[in-house]
Amino acid sequence: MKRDSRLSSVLHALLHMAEQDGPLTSEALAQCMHTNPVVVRRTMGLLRDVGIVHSAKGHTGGWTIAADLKTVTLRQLHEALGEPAVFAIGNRNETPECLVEQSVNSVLDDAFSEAEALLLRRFENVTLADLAAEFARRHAQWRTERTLS
Amino acid sequence: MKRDSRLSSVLHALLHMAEQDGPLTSEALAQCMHTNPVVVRRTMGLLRDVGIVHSAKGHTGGWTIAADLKTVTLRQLHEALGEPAVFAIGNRNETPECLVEQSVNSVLDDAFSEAEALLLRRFENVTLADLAAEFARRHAQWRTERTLS
DNA sequence: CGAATCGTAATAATTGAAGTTACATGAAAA
DNA sequence: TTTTCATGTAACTTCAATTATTACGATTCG
Ligand code: FES
Ligand code: FES
Repeated sequence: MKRDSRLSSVLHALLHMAEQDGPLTSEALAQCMHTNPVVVRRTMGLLRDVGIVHSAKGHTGGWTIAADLKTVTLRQLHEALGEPAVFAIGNRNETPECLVEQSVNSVLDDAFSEAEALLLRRFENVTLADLAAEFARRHAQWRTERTLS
Repeated sequence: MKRDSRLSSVLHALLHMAEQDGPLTSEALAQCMHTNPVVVRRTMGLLRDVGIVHSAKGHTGGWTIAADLKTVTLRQLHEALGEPAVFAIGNRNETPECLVEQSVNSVLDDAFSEAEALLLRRFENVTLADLAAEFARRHAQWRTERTLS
């Protein structure tokens, strides 16, 4: 399966929007992340549905952030994207009658549930502001390195 | 993406083999798990490569367990299958030059690494014997329920 | 010998994400 | 008001990865 990279995508887009005053068009975002404007609209549309971003049509239209960076967590974004399946590994049959399969599923599900819970807890503890700070840190370091060389 | 269900598959097969004296043919295993004998051979072949099972050709041939149930962990099976990707969610670009993407990747990778580490630790702590015990438990309960009704 | 069984390569089917095309809708600008 | 720019969406295609199938070769036991 192809891996779902929408979370990564929207984070990239949101960072760009955070560093920009006016709205950014789907076209501009698409170009910057080497994809298609329609894909951007589709994905960002899910964030608009929960109020994280705002979109405007026509001249001077585009996408803007509609929430405080400090209050938006990765978990919220994951949910806005429809809580896609986290794991690429799974059970052969989710609702088996057979006791053998039920035993296997039960043991595997336990492990996967724990790991997923941990992941979501981590997601809750990272905000867009944290991400922006991480970017600022890397940007500053990059400037230092460039100056030194 | 289609989810990789081979771990679930081999566990099912191994439980069957554990409850059986003689060898089981690929044909028999395939029929029981509603799949194709070639798929069984391909997958079980990976376990044979690391000595967990043994295969024999010809009349009276088939698959047998070649290790102590108490010593085989889910982690070993996961490794035998080639350590397939655990997550269905990932970064848009694994080796970006852009600092924005690097920041996003870094934050996401941290979270995913932790979750994967937890999952693998869990896998280390579950043996085939544990799984067989879980099956025995369910089987006993099923017999009780059937008797009562 | 000959039937049963695994080993393996090559190919097709399936599944789900991502990309494309096409056109409708709405808003600002000219 | 007309034109232009932008989003909104549906429909379809492409792409990547797993799983299934077909075909045939190699062994082993009866
Ligand atoms: S199919 Fe139920 S036990 Fe194998
Ligand atoms: S920042 Fe968007 S492409 Fe590098």
